[in-house]
Amino acid sequence: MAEISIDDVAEAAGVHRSTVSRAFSKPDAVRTATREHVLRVASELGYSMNPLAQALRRGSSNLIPLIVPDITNPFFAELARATTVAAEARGYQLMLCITGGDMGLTAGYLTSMRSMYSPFAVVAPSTRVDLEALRQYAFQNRVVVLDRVKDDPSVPTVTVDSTHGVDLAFDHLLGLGHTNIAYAPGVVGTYTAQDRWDAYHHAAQRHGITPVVLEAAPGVELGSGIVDHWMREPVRPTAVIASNDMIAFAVISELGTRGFTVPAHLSVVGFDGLDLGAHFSPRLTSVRQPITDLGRIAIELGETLIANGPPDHVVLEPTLLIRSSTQRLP
Amino acid sequence: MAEISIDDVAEAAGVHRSTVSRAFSKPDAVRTATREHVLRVASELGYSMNPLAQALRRGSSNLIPLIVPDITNPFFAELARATTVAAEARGYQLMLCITGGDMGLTAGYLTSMRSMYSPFAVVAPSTRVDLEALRQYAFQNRVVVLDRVKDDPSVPTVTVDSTHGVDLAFDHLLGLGHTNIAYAPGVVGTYTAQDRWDAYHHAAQRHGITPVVLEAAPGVELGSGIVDHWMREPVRPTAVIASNDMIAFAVISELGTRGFTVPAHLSVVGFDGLDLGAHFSPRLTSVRQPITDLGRIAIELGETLIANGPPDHVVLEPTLLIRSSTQRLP
DNA sequence: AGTCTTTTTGCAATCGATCTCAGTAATCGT
DNA sequence: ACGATTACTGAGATCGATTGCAAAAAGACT
Repeated sequence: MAEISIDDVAEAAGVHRSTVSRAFSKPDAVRTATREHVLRVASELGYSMNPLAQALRRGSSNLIPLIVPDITNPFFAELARATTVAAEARGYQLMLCITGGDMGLTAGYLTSMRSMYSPFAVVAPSTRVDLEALRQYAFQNRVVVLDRVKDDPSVPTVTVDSTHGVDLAFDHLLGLGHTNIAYAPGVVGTYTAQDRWDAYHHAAQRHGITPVVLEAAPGVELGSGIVDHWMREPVRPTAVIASNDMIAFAVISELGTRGFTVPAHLSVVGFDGLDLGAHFSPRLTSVRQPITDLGRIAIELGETLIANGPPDHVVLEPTLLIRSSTQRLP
Repeated sequence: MAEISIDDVAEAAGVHRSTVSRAFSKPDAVRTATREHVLRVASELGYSMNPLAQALRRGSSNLIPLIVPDITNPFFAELARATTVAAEARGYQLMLCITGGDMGLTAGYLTSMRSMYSPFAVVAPSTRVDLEALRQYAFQNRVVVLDRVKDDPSVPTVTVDSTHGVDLAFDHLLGLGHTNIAYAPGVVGTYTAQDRWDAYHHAAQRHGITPVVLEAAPGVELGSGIVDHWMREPVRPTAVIASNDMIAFAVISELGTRGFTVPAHLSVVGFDGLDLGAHFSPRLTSVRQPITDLGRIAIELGETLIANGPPDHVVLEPTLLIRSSTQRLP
């Protein structure tokens, strides 16, 4: 079953292959009657254009790399889903690139995208090193980043307003009577992580609360490190804002193994609003990032990029998802 | 910055482009001295072959589709990671295809893989409908499936021994003194799901235990449906084996909101052994599937497939991951 | 050194589209 | 109905590689 090519269709329709090409790629450069005839013959033959040949000739493909550090992190998984959906709606095919946080790999993917004629790439960076290095590869004008890139307005970005997110969490906890509210950072390194950290300090200061940052000792597993730190506090915080949902999960899990209960002993607010949180125990209260929008807008920014539009910097607003991991202070 | 092509390298090295091609693609069809010279010139120019042009001419690319129903399901995420790593180690580039369980989409991806000249595809099906339909598309000889395909030995498969897995869970619970052991099926539809279900009944029968299948009423959310069912049992099971980790999570979460504690009120064993389970609350005891091996072997089977090797059917053995969601019956 | 193999290398067609340029057909105005 | 425009269509080069075949170079052998 030999593949049918454009020439087969041309022959069957009694026209030249360039006409077939036009019938598909630039419909109004061909007479309506001809177009319909060609398209009908084509569909009878079950023909569809070969994207590779197209890309080679056009110098532009529909393959767009999605570069994430770790797909098993549910945040990136949800992001991948959202981006895939948005990409497909526009005729792109996503290529999943997992870097494991390795900058060399990221660079490798970025260079290989040239040979794939990718119109642009979407990068969800794991560390700021990645970000700074992006410009090294002269792709800054072909990359959409899901984090802000310091001082480089030339690369389009989509981010979520961390400050607002943290405020949301604060207000919620404050409203519940908490006044000793700690912050549990995860792996730092991205601007996003830094933003949340800063936002926590500002919010604490604004509300006259002494900031308590529950960092894990180096080398020890995040969850237990954070809980260690919490237990050592002279006056234990009654609530904690985690820098992301995975940290919140780890903390709650660790508290459980040590005999503490959430939210009875500690109210926990996550940050991400993963679907998974709805099936955690307890159901996780969290600052919800509009992940679907993140993905969609990333693709849209990519499109304006290839249309030589200006590099935009979209900031999305988070919302608060109140579930069961926080409670009123008795 | 025009891309450098094979002709540029050829000119710079003073040879014909066919020699450059051979230097890269069939190293021993060219004299050693020539090859080294060409390769050196190429690397000085920062040249690398264009995979698209290559694919077009060879009629075979390095793009392999990984078709999963839902990447936000951590099982598929871990699978995607494993498969990506294995694929890349062999020079393939994975394309992530998310079907959302839609058979039409699956078929679409499968047909589009032809035009991408994919050597083979890896499919993690969501329902058995998918499986049966695979052969419709005449790709059965180019697809590796992560589930068995009934009565069709012509498509290579990798699976995990469900029976053994369920036995492991049973033995563990039995050893803990449980005798009223229920089963919580998830969404059924795959052969794997069916296998686990059957395995549960066999194991129950073998140990003289009355099987209790905690199905959710149609239309109600899985977690709460299962717990509803459990609460209605005249004599409540003291342990439950979930058909996968996500179900286990949902059940535990739901139990929590109703005031029950795991493992105090109910011992729960999951099935998958996700990394996430280690950070659940309580840490989830689970039958661990060797996901890394699943991914690797899928790629290997694909390779033997394109080498016209026989379609293999690999069955992997699960192990038991004992954490904290099960406890001895008082 | 001369002839015969065996390697190496070059030539040119080819994979499946796109696109510019030129030629042909259709449309318009009078 | 005829020439001038404008709209379609066809020819053929091209994108960046691969490959069968033929020519040239290198070795082998007498």
